[in-house]
Amino acid sequence: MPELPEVEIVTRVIRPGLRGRVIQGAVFHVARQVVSGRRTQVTRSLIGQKVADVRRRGKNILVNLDDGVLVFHLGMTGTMYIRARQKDRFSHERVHIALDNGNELVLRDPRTFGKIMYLANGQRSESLDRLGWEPLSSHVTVNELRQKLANRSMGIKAVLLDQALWAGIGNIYASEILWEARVNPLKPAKRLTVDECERIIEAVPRILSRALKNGGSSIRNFMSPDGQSGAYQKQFRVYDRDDRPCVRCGTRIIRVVQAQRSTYYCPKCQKMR
DNA sequence: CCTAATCCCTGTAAGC
DNA sequence: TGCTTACAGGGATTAG
Repeated sequence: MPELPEVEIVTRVIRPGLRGRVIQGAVFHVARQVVSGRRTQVTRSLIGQKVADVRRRGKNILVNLDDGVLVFHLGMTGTMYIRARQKDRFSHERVHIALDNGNELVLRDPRTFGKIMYLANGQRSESLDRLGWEPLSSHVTVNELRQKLANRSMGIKAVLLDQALWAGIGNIYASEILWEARVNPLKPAKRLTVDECERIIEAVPRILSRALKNGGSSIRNFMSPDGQSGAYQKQFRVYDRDDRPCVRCGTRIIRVVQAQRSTYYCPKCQKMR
């Protein structure tokens, strides 16, 4: 679920409820999800701090505090919401952060692949430092892209999943972007032509901003802690559409496994050339 | 530096 | 219907 558009939506939804609030308590139910040290230590650091702002970097949600930043990564199944503090919990709630206005911030994450990290001011994180371009705000030139792809022999789709290139692209949108750009996902990244690179540079923000716009229309359902069902209207061009006709040319979409992940593409629109 | 494989965990859908 | 299996949108780690 959570690639850049979904993470951006979560960020926007929780931001107004967090800004200016003071943290009164924090409970991390699954120890291994906290990657920056001991849970008790993180909780101690958080209590009393005021939230300055909430931002997104790649697929990470950054809660900026007076003395540091609390980072959430939603993994495969995570989502976050704010609600009035309550005793009874929905299932799969892994983090509760009590706020000074009676509300609480919740991380719900059935599969527990999400991660939480606290960085004191000045502290660096390798995983954050490694992140690449922001798809919606960086202006990338063909030369910059070609340079980054120069010694990558993997198929371009697998390379798009590398967060050090563009940060925030995941498995779904990687396929969608390459369909939009008419580039074969299996083509070795270093063999891409200038034209193909240009088309990818255009497709990345176009696909992600469109997804964001559409995802935004189903925020309420998307955010609901209990009901993901049927909320997220799919309008993918290729993802999960194997054996169905390409909306551009009618050819059957095919699915292949690439780097242990599903890849979908139109064999006619996205020729290797 | 790069690549491929494995693992973390649980819910859901498909298959028998 | 009920049990079993395959698979899922992320990414860190390990071995080569």
